[in-house]
Amino acid sequence: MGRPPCCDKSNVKKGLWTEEEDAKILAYVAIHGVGNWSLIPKKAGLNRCGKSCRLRWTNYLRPDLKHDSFSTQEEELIIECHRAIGSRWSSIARKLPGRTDNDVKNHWNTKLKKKLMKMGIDPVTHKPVSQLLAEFRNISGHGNASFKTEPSNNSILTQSNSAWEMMRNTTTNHESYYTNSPMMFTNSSEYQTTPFHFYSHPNHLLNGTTSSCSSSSSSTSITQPNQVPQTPVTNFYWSDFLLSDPVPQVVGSSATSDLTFTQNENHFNIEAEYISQNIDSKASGTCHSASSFVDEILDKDQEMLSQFPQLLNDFDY
DNA sequence: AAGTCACTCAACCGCAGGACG
DNA sequence: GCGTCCTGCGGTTGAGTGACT
Repeated sequence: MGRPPCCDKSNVKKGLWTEEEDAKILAYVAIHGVGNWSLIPKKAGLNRCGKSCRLRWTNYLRPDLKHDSFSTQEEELIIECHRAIGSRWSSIARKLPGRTDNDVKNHWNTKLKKKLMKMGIDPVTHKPVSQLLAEFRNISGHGNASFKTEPSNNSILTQSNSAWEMMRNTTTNHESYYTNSPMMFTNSSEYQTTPFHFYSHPNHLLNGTTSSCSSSSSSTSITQPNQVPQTPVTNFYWSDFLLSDPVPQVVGSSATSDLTFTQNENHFNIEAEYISQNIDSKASGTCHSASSFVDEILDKDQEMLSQFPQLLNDFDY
């Protein structure tokens, strides 16, 4: 016997929230604070699932949330955190005041992942795609085999699934993908420098993207209607929905905008420390004794291309 | 102008874990 | 230890919107 549903799904409203519904939640939380979300819909006069109310509050209505577009510094931090701990969005979001896990996750999926792909960096492993392909060749023992078929299930590419999917899905025109991935497929000076800035100088990552990357990002962020909260055209305010029902105030919550949100800081501090250690070690070159991380990858790429001059011709998806 | 495509992001879903009786 | 409830989390979906043809 499975768990009963949290509410009667057939009788609750779903979909986008109206300003009136938002106002009711704001009014309720202003008086009683957050807590026991399963009771809030009834007490606030909402025909919504409690879970939905909590999500609306957490992701949109909380007074400490930012609603503007992500800054370059925030994007860099997201990428670095993702490289260190993967898709643990809530942990990453805690490093970004005013951002929610949903914000971070959406931004990653819609913007940052594509930026990395265009730079020839696998967004799951954060390794250069060319390096992944080389590792795949080593693991599969197909040093001279061409990629006529998909990698086997135990290959590195299918483990991450990203590099392979990237080449299959990000563009329907293979040529355009190759030309957009200077790390792998061109001999230009850009190949030597641009993509690897990430590894040595994370702060330069997003400033140093190609024009196509930055333009697509900046242009969309300007035109996105949801990025900046639109001034509501409304005839009422949330305070109009303040309830007189004297429900006991939730312990530990405040009735004003300075509500606090307890978090498991210890756990994340460990993660943050791990991240900073990684950054520090990279910056100081302690990961690699003789040369920098960047140099090592560059060397590996050059080595691979020299060993497999037919690499470009071998791909046929 | 109309239709189609691509993108964004708010919201939903299912699962896991913690608290509590 | 067990069952229930609540909350948090990550993955996914789909409505809305702008760009393109």
